[in-house]
Amino acid sequence: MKEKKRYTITAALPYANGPLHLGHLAGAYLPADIFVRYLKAKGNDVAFICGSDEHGAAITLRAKKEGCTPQEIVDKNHEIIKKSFSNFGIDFDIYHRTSSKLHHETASDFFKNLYEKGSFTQETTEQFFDQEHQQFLADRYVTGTCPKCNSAGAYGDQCEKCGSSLSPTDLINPISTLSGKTPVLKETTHWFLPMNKHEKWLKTWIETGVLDGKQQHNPSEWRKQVIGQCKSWIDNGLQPRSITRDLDWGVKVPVDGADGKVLYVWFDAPIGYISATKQWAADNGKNWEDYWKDNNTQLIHFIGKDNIVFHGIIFPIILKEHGDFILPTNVPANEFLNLEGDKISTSRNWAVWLHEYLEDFPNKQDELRYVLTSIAPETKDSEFTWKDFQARVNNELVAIFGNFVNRSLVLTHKYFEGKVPSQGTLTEYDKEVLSSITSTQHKVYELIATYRFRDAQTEAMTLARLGNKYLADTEPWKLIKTDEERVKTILNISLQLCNALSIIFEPFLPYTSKKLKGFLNSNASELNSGHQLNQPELLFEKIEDEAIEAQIEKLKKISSPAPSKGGETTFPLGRVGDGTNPKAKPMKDEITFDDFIKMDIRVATILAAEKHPDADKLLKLTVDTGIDVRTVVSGIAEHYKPEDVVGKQVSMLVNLAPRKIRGIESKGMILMAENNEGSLAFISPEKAMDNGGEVR
RNA sequence: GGCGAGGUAGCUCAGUUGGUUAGAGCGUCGGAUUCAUAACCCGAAGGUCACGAGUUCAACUCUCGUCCUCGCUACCA
Repeated sequence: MKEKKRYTITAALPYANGPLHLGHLAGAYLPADIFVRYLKAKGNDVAFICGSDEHGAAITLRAKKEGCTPQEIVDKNHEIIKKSFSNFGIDFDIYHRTSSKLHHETASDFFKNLYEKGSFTQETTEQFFDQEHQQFLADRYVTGTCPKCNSAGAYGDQCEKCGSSLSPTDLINPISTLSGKTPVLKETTHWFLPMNKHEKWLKTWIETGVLDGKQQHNPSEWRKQVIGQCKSWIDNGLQPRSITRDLDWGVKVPVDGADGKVLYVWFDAPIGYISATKQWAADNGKNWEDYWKDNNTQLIHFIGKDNIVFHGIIFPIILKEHGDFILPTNVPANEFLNLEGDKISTSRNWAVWLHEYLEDFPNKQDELRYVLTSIAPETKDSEFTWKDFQARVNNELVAIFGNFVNRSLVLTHKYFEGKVPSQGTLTEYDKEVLSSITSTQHKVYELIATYRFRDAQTEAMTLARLGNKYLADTEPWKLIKTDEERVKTILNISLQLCNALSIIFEPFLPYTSKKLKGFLNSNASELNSGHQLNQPELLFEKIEDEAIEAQIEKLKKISSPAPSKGGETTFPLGRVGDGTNPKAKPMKDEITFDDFIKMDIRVATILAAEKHPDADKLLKLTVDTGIDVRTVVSGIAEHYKPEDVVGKQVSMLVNLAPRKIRGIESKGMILMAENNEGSLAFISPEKAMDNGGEVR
């Protein structure tokens, strides 16, 4: 494939619903930034595009909860996120936002274009409708009991407890979050993208890289997991997807009779890349179409693995359907970053937030960049631990890179008043070391070009290693007593290495690069003899054990419920938010005693238990309710083994209407308590009771 | 259960189209050194490449099966 010169690089639009954590940075933004810095260093024409994704029901809900407008929510988060990026040196050409006028116009035009082409189908379906507020409820506006894990408070699109995606009508006991009442089903019309029509060309494109009969990209350069997941979707048959929603926060559907409808976020958000590019082009005297409609432009999307389908299938369909637009030449998706042995979870607060990191480690953004690149989840999930962070900073950045620079500069100041000494006759060794500068740079750039950022950074570090070895081998501190001319050459070469490091490390460690160029007092690709250096400081500082222990402590403390203090006998009562468990679900609406006594809850004993033959999460239980012996199917298989539950006395709702679950009729429901982490416990009488005893 | 991606030295990870003694960094142990943030430099130990079959002259690399991890997906009255 011929070398292309223009690039449009996008990084996933962060959802403006909260701040950023380590996983975000490692997954998409850092690799994108490294790639862009490399491209720019090579003189390519690059547009590095990102922005806040500010629509969607999750944001309107949050606004409601916090008693402010959606705009206020996204304004606040947009600033926090934008600041995190700029603090960490993620150097977007534009960081735009989807709430902007330009984006609304762009997304709206896009929809209209496809609508007029007949790219969509229209379907009327039943959706929940809040009669009191006279409006349809977006998925997020309906809560209820999750049909999968039974936890209360699941949203209509997703249960945050068990992570399964849902449809609002799946919810048990659905409640409108607007009025708190049970919504009714009412017909509404929405537009769908018939993805099934695009299977054929997508399959060819994903598998071979051929689009419209032309080789568009080389699939062997795509990561396995990206091709694998896209193929998996295509081979299983694509379904039409609804691309509009009944909601008042978002891009209005630009069609008559679509009042109260907006574009669904995943249709609207990727178009945000385009509107951001338009804004950037307008601000900088460029033509945005060069970056989206020219076959000589490479479009590359940096994302996390949760976004593969949108960028590998859905957005390409939209772009191709529109026509004129180029399709991505690559979608380098990273896997996930785990944290101290657990997956990162914002709801459990098991995360390291970027803005908090900088408070605890001021001016250490490159240290984090370095470590996150070293452990980047490029081919599989990887793990961040604070201990590892400390080790990599201390043993690599400080001991190898910082130390070499410091040695070179200190010796030069000591022997030559901080002036770059001249090169004399070069030995074979000198020549080898000098030539390794260019060979290292080539290797590093080649690795970056193939999205192997981790290897690229390691390669860069070997040049600093070589520097240390060079000094150890040539021992200028000894030679200075006998052969000052030789020492001049040695230090000249050492300083050239330092200078090269400042250039080669720039994509990875921009702050350090700048700092080092400051020490060297140079921006040039080589240092001339006689050039005056500045007084150096330390490039990196060691991270002490205490700082690391404090982080580990912090993580454990904030993520687990506060322990109750001994001796304390009274608790503040009544005020919301004063509870001992801040993560407890809010109380449901008040009911009457009559409502309550409709439920017939009894003590029952589990007589037998076996795994449901056709399901992973279900146990088939035989229970003695005192009234009868019956079968109950319960979703507890991930928490209890069959042999562990036999003989247990439990509480059971016995007059619940029977229902077939995965082929087995279940009569009743075993009551379970759930804690913050989603683990379950039986509600058992504290002493043995008669089966059939009422629970009141 | 289905589909996808993984399971390689104590740790974090590389291993391209199957080919001599399986690699890197860190950690460990030993040595050398003192210009340097007790840092650097040299050397060594350490792996039945998850497990079991099969194809092959030859398999970490291909095929099948089993187990485990992660993601998507189905079941949680």
